[in-house]
Amino acid sequence: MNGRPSRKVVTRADVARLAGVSTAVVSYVVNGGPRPVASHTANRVRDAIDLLGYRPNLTARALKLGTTGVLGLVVPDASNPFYAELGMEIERAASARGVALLVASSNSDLELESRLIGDLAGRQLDGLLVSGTAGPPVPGVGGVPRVSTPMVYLDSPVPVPGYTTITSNAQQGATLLTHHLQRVHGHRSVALVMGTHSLPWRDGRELGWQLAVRNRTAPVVRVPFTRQGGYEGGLQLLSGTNRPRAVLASSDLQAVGLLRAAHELGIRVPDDVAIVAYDGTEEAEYAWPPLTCARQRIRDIAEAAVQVIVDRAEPFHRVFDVDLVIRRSCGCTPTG
Amino acid sequence: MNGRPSRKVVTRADVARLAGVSTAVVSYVVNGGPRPVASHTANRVRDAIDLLGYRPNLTARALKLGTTGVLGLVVPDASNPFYAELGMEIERAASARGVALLVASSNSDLELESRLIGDLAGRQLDGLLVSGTAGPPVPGVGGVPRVSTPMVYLDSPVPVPGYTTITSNAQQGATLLTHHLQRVHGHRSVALVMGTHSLPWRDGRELGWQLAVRNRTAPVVRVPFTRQGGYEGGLQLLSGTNRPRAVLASSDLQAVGLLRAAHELGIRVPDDVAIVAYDGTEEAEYAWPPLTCARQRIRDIAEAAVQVIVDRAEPFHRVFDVDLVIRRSCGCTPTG
DNA sequence: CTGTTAGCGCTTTCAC
DNA sequence: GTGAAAGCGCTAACAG
Repeated sequence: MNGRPSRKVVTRADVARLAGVSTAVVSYVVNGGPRPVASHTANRVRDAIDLLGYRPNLTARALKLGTTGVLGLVVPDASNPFYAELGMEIERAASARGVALLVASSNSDLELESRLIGDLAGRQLDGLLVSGTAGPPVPGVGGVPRVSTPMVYLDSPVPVPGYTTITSNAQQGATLLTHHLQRVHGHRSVALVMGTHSLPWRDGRELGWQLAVRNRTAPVVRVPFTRQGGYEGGLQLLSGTNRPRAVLASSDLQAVGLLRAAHELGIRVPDDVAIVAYDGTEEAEYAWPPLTCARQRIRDIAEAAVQVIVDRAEPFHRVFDVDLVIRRSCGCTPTG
Repeated sequence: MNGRPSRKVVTRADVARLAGVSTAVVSYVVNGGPRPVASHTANRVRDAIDLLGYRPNLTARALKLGTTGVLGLVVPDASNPFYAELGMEIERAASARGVALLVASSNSDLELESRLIGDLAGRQLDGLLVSGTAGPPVPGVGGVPRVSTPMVYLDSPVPVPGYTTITSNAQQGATLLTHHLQRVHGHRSVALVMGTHSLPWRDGRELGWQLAVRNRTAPVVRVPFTRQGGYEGGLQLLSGTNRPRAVLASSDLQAVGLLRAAHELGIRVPDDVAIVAYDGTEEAEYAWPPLTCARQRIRDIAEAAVQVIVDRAEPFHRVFDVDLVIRRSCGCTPTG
């Protein structure tokens, strides 16, 4: 009395026997090839399949074919709404092509990340999409196991030879946001709440912001990419004596924390401080006030990542522009 | 020049050859059994493995063993923060036991849900955890394919013979929340923003609320389980002439939408309306004002679900209590 | 302690 | 149009 098979599982041989054909023929009808089958024979086979409730064993198929129809996704934090949305779009894109998605969280832990890559590679996945915690984990470099699975790096602004790299134009986004604050709302100084990480390059968001603020001095606070991080950064930034009148958060999550800090301190947004954020998840739309942000084209990224694996395309490097979406947290009053 | 294998992939036979042993011995050292191996032989084998960069083919292993070490999770909407958190906890629990997690979204579509169950079952997963869109999709019933994979139903308040069913005590949660509004804050009437779905039973949240409000009349509005749904429900509920002074939302997402509606209408929370919600995701904690809610024990649920599969335990039915977490949206002023 | 080997369920070449 | 059979990489009897 449990959920496991009562009668033993039916195999292709059972179907063949019942239909009075060879196992090869069953294969031909299941896969629609590679050899033709007389239609009445095919019907007998289909009847047998239905009758027995036969389902092909994809493991065996994968062993034979050397391809599993499964993609792996490794992200630093699957509960982060940005990665949740990304994961969902990837799953959608994969599913549309008949491939399944296996997910794993590295918890921003480099060692775990390496271990996951090794583990997943052993599962003969058709490809691995990874958003590395400290840049692209290249096989054979720095403790990352040598694996031969095709990989695509989801957050690498720099190309990696032999691999596909996809990223959003973070610098453009930060510049767009900062310029909006400066030119539309006349802010002279724009503070930055920046995430902490250990990327081997200058974060595009920071760069974009820096380019926009030029050499005007402006406060920067560095906190984790979490709501709590943003909250603490916000407390720090907003409770000082000369508090900024505008701030750019490097992620939605941080902006949400920032907003909470402002509210608790009785600081009005956008009247007292304008806040804008990079990412553009749905959560930002429903924050109060709704956040003006630079939105990543998540669906396009997902689509491109899945496609390069499924179509076995040549590796490429692609950076997607982001879209400025104006809401109220910057001081604008969009209609609707 | 691409990410795929340049030198062909190394198999157990290569290792055996290099180490000068049989393939069986390689198996013994890789798996630590079932037969003992002389330590110097084992070392030779390990050296060969390292040298060649050998990784066991888990597909072949799965075919032989009849077990893949992969769990499947199907949820209605993977980008819903509740399911995102649940997925993450399930992945954590699974990962701790060396099993991987495959995810799929049914988009609340019954037909797709059935298809996914069939597809995933064909992949020989060790188990399937499903949060059904319209109750537990029992194999062989109502278009759900007959599969023999063990399943656990993640949102079934009713037991299903032969399967494990796990759920949160939604009724208790709703009652707790409603009583809090009534007894602590003295609200005579508590409105309900209820999600729309097609469960074959009375939703526990609605039931718990109903029990608590007794036969006092109170407005109910039914909208989708989304931020937008909550927003629209909120507009409807709060812009009328005699607007409720207290409302219970059946999910965090809806409460967040509700909050936005209140803010837009210039209605103060909790001064003008108290709002409480069922779910307890992190997003609720960072809403403004922070939402008082009934929190599901997501980690316990995840742990239990994974364990019953991995340990091949007998099916059971288990309902987890929820925890009342008091924040400010109800009118309380918790310290800290 | 180590080696030989059958076979997991499937695909596909090759023969008929 | 159909069937026989090899073999994907691995495990675990069983034999030495």
